[in-house]
Amino acid sequence: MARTPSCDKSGLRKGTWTPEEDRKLKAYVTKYGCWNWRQLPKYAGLQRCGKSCRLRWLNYLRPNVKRGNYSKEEEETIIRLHESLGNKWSAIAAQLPGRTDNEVKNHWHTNLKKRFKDKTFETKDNSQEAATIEAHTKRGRSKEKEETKFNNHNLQINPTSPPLILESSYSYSPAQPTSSDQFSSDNSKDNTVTCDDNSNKALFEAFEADSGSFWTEPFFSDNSSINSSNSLGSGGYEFPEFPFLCGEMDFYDQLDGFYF
DNA sequence: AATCTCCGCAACCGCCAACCA
DNA sequence: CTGGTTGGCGGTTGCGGAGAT
Repeated sequence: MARTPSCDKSGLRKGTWTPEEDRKLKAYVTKYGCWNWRQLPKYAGLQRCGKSCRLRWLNYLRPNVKRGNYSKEEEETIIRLHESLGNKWSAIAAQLPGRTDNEVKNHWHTNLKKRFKDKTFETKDNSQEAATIEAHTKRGRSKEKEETKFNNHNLQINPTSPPLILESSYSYSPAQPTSSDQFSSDNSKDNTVTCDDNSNKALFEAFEADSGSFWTEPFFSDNSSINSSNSLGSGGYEFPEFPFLCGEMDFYDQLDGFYF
C-alpha cells in the first residue's frame, strides 16, 4: 500500500510515514501552524523534506479530511466537474468538503474514469469527444495548456454545469465555511493562522484524542525558552525556541487565534 | 498452499507561478 | 528586471493487499 521507508542521499527519510512521524507533524502544525514548510521539518524534529510534510498534512493529517466512502452525490460532482474543468483536481476537490485533490484524483483514476468513459459512449454517441477526453487523460503535463483550452471550451458549452465558485482547497472562507475549508494551512505568506471556532475545537479535540501524550512529549527537550503556560498546555511542556516572530502578530497572538 | 496478477492509493517527482529581495 | 525561494499542482510510481489461478 505504501512505500517502504528509505533515505535519500541527503539523509532525509522517504516512503511511508510512521505513526511517530505523523504524531510529530500533527502536533507541530497544530501547535504552530505551517509557517514555512521548508523549515518546518527541522523544527518539528522530522527527517523529511518540506514537501513531504506538506503533502502528508494536507492529504492525511489535516482535520476533517474524509477518507474513502464516496457518496453517489460526490461521485456525480466529480464527474460533472471533471467534465467541465478537466484534470483540475484541486478545483474539483474544493467543491467537495473534506476531500483532497490527491484523493479525488486517485478516485477518478481507479473508479470513475472507466465509468465516465462508458457513460460517455453510451449516452452521448460522441466518440470523438470521448476520445479527446481519453487522450487528454493520457497526455502528460506538457499538454496542460492545451487541456485547459479544451476544458475552458467545454465549460462554456456545457449548460448543465452550475456556476462554479472556485477557491483554494484549503483557504478559509468565513462567508461559506465548509468542513474542508475551515482550516487554513496556507499562512506562510501572511504569517497568520486562521481557523474558525468550531474547527479549532474539533481540531484540538481530534488531536487530543489520538495523540494524548503530546503535551508531555516535547519536540525538543533542550534550549526551551518558552514554557507552556498557555491555557492548553500542561505544566512542564517545553517548546523549542520559536524561530519565527512574525509581522504584526507574535506567536502567542497566533496561538490565541488558533485555538479559541 | 503457493504463486501470480491486478488494483488501490500513499507518496514522490518535476514543473510552474507567485513572491520577495 | 532578475534570480532565488517557496508553495501548489498534476502526473506518475511502486508497494502491498486482495482475488484469481
